[in-house]
Amino acid sequence: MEKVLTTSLRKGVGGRVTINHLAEELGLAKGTVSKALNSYADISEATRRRVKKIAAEMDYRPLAYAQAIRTGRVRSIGLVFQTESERPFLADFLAGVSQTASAENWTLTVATSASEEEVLLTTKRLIDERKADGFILPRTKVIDPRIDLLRSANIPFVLWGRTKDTRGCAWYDILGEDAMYKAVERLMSFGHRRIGFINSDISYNFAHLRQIGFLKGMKELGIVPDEELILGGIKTTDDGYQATKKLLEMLCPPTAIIYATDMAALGAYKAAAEFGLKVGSDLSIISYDGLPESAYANPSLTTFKVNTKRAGARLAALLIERVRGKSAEALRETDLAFLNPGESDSPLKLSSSELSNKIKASKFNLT
Amino acid sequence: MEKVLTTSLRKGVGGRVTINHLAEELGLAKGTVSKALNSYADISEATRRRVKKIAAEMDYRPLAYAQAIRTGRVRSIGLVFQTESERPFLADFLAGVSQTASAENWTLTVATSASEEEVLLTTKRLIDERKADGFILPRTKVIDPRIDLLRSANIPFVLWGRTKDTRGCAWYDILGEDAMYKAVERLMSFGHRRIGFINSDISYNFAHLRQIGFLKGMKELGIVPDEELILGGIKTTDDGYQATKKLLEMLCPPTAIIYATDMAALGAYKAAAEFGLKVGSDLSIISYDGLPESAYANPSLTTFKVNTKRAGARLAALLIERVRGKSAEALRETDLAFLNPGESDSPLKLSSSELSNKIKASKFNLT
DNA sequence: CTATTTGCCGAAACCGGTTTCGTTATAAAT
DNA sequence: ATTTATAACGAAACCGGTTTCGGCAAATAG
Repeated sequence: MEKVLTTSLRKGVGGRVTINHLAEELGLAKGTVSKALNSYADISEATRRRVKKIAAEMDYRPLAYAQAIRTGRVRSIGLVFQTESERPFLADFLAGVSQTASAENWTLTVATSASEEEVLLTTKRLIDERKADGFILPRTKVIDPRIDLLRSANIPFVLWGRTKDTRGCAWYDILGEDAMYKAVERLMSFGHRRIGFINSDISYNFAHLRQIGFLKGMKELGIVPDEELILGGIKTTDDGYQATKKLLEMLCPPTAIIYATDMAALGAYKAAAEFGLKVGSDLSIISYDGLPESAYANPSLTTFKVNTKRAGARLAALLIERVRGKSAEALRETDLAFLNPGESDSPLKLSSSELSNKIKASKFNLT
Repeated sequence: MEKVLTTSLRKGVGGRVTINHLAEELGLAKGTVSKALNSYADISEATRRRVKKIAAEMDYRPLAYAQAIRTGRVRSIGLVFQTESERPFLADFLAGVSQTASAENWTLTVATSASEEEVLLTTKRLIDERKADGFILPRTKVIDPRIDLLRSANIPFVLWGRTKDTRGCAWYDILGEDAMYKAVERLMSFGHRRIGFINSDISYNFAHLRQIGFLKGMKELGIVPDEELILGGIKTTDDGYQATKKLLEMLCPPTAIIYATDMAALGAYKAAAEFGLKVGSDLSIISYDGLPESAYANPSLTTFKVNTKRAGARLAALLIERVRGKSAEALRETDLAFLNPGESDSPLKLSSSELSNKIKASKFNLT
């Protein structure tokens, strides 16, 4: 007993105030203090206030891991992302997640992995060591193995994006298909009829949906989309550069191109320059994401902007609710991307054949 | 006793294998199992191997927070960064940190804050709740309040950068002053004599050092630097655009400009274009960081590239050693940035006055 | 052959919280 | 006045690990 008392008086790890110090100061049992702090019903209003007051005065803050050992919760959001695939959004996204996490006294456990398999292993490790109570899954695929993993491990999760098999899935997503539809609409109102579509990897659900939106726009507005004008798997700026060149070198090149991502669209400038074309007048382009770089491109890029920070914030909020027991079906939110008009698209000037001639001429001049 | 036994047989949180299951399976006391797993000296080689074998077979993984309650360590690296200030590097940096952290079975706890004060509060919260064992401090300032906080709380930390008061500081840094020196050298070998310097916020230690490197280069190579050609506080691309215009509008504009950051240098392209100048021939620019965007600028940017991922990896390794007790003085590493030649700098063509005339002419044409 | 050391393991305390269960007043009901 | 309910708190178990301490058997020393 003697020993127990002295250790309870001694400050803990790093001179920290523990619940034992509080209990002693208040003349209460430590269990009572705990219950008061957690607002149990069998503690009187008076002592509850007294305890909380003293706790605040002594700057008591419970150790997250000490709580976890009984509650099984560490108040942490897990986030494993695949290297090189989320570069541009990362900072804003993390800011959003971190913001609501902090507000709820949660933290954010981040890991990166090089491949899809490694992502699964890393996620599994975080689950096994219970470093996180739940996960945000960025860049969901149409068929996503991470979802299977978390479902079978019975760990809460929230999708940044949607997926095919929605059972037990909560999510936040931007309706990219809507943006693509509007992009078609806009280009057609400018008089364009031959419109290309340069998409990302179709195994990503967002790419899948954006293509659907593009096709729907074309069909509903009366155009049969030309399969040749649709390219997929374009992720980097360099990919975008190559893909744009490919479309422009066709016999009947598109007079306007819609890009599923800004990264890809930024490659169009170089391709256009090589063919002596001016983006915005000779060739119209529209894309999606709203990266800061796109505003600084010359001419500035017309793009559908996504509020990435808000997405992070909402996802964190949804996940926390999910961990607290709310059903997945009740935690599904979507937002719209909003048009950020730039100078990269304009009313049709050159027809497809005129464009083709100009490109040929520029090639001739070069050689 | 009865109760204890049954609960020890029952699977724990989420059907997890606990050390009690292991102990029972092995017919050993749980303390013995723990000691075996942690390679205590008073456990025979034979049982140690046997325990580890069974542990692996049963896929036992200790709960990080259960260990922490006794050891005080959660095996987590804390990283609090200020929103909007580290955007471009973040992904690579996190990848580096995460990589070595994972290899050591550590994780990464990330938070973001909007202001310097908020960063301190967030850091303090992470310390108080012991969500991290130590911290990596990105973007150190010449005088950095985070260092005081961690020093007084006696929490291990490692600087990404250096600082003025080095007591108890471990760090990893790139010798930016060396790069700036070499930039001056290179431009002078190209015949430039009137060289501008556009720096970031001088309260950052890296900016402080880069300016020292620039000045040292100028002086040692025989030029008295013109104070007017040195601008500070330039952080964004737009800042860089404004600053470049300011220098170019001088009576005796610089024929070459060194930028402390790529972000700032990317603003030079727009400024040059406005004045009808071609970057790389009319105006030479060199900068520092090696952002992916800089390779894609037109003409590509000559820049001193930093291996950000490696920096993250080294910092994580240093911090882990620091947490394990190694002295700060023994954990100080530096590397060099390496020149990534682009087409944004070249031998002097126009003198300062010729350049000035060209700018005036272009303005006249515009109005 | 006894005394002492050494090797190896078990038992139990311990870490800082949470939660269950029992206890004691006091209030309400009979 | 006794019984019953209720409110409010204390005591102790509990979570899953780590670490201390003590004890037994075998080995070594005297």
